[in-house]
Amino acid sequence: MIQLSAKQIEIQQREATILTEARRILLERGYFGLTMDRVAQASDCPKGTMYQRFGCKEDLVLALAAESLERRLAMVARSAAYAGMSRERVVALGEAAALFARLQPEDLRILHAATGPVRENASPTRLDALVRVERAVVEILKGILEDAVREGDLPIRDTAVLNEMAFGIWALVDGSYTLIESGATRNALALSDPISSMFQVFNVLADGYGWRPLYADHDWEEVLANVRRTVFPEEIQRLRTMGMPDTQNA
Amino acid sequence: MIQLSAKQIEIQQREATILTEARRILLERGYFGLTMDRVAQASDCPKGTMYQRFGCKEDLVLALAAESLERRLAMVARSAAYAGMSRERVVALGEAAALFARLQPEDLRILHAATGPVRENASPTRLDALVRVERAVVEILKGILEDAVREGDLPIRDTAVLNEMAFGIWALVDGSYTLIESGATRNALALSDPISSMFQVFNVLADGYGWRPLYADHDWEEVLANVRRTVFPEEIQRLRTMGMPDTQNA
DNA sequence: ACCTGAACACCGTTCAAGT
DNA sequence: ACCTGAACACCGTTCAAGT
Repeated sequence: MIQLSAKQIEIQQREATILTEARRILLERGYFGLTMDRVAQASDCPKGTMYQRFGCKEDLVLALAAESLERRLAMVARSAAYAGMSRERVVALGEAAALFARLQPEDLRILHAATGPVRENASPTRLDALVRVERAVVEILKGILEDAVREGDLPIRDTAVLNEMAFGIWALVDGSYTLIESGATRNALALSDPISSMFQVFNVLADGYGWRPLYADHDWEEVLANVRRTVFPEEIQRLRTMGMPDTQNA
Repeated sequence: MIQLSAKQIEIQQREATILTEARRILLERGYFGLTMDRVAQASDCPKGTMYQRFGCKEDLVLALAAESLERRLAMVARSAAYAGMSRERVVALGEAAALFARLQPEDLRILHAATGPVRENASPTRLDALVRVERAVVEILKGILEDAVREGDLPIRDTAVLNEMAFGIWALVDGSYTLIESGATRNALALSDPISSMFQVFNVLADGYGWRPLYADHDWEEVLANVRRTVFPEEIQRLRTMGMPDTQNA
């Protein structure tokens, strides 16, 4: 760690306060209820000073999204440490994303707010920072796919096809969350548990690519239980405390 | 057709002008360059009158998106008429979406603009109108899946699983377009042709569900050529005129 | 040189005045 | 009763004045 001057620490604390307050306001009053004035007042920061850190409203929202994405990345990274076969590890990764969605719905809302034309007005630097975190998640996924090939469980030789597969999985997950967020799963389709549906579709896809062990040849319920016990005991506890069911998936 | 009074026609024409101008401004100057003032002036419509038709800026944008989506629906609906096996028809549907993306990139941009927090401020009525068109596209997809089961080409009995499959395909397509739009396919992954990647992933998924004829058992290039010749001759011609390659996919 | 909040520009929305 | 555009409220952004 680099030693920071008292002033630098104060600046950093001020930035943290701005982000905390902005997050609260965004969640309480929605995107259109989030105003720079309100944030400035709530975080006791002069507007001029705020604009030194966040060049525009959109930059502020993207910074919030980067924080949320960072939290998701942290959970996904933890899941990658699960000791098991490659396809088991991808189940762990999926469970990380699912737990994130259930434990941190507010973060999902923040991520949604940083979507669409909002990005048009953001500074390239901010946008890049956000994209970099997004990429980190995909890198972990790609790492698992590469491991799968190396360990002889995934019969794909061509790197291009492997990239394609990573793209497909990512698109499936991203699209699923978008459809869930938009309420399409409740309206157009009649899905009781879309997250679990997403897992099912993923399993068909993984089987299609011949990723061993195949869905029918393995006790995935047990894998999931193991992942939960060893990687996410705290999160599962929190889920129970919140009075939410902890079954589903697999 | 119901007979419209001269006044009603005038109102409808005025609305059409507003939408045309709004579309032009949105495409030329981006979401933040689109202002109600500019639209009013360009379409020679008093602001007060404009607000009678479109309650807020977001309603206007959603109306534009509904138009774009309607155009996509029209192409998809045409594809559904392709006479062939169910899995051939879904290829036709996919080609409709792909042609739309290539011939109407501006419509894709409009659809993107109607995404994210923008929807927060829209009126429920407008939002509902948009969602209804979205649903119509999925209904066509679901129809093909049901045909596939009925014709004995898709071994799925459970309606819930069929819904799941429709959800998976929709999520895959939606997610793919989102990732392409965000530039993630160029940055995080190195895909030369994401749309074709999406098709490949779809084929693996369809194979995974045992949808016959399987990918390896059929000449899909020929099916695609047929679809283009019989359903989209004009569009292919336009693609050639624009000097774009017309291969890919399958 | 850095900070700041009052002032500015602009934009979405409304409503009082007009027909 | 309907139309309208001037006026309003508000919000993002800046910069002149202050320290």
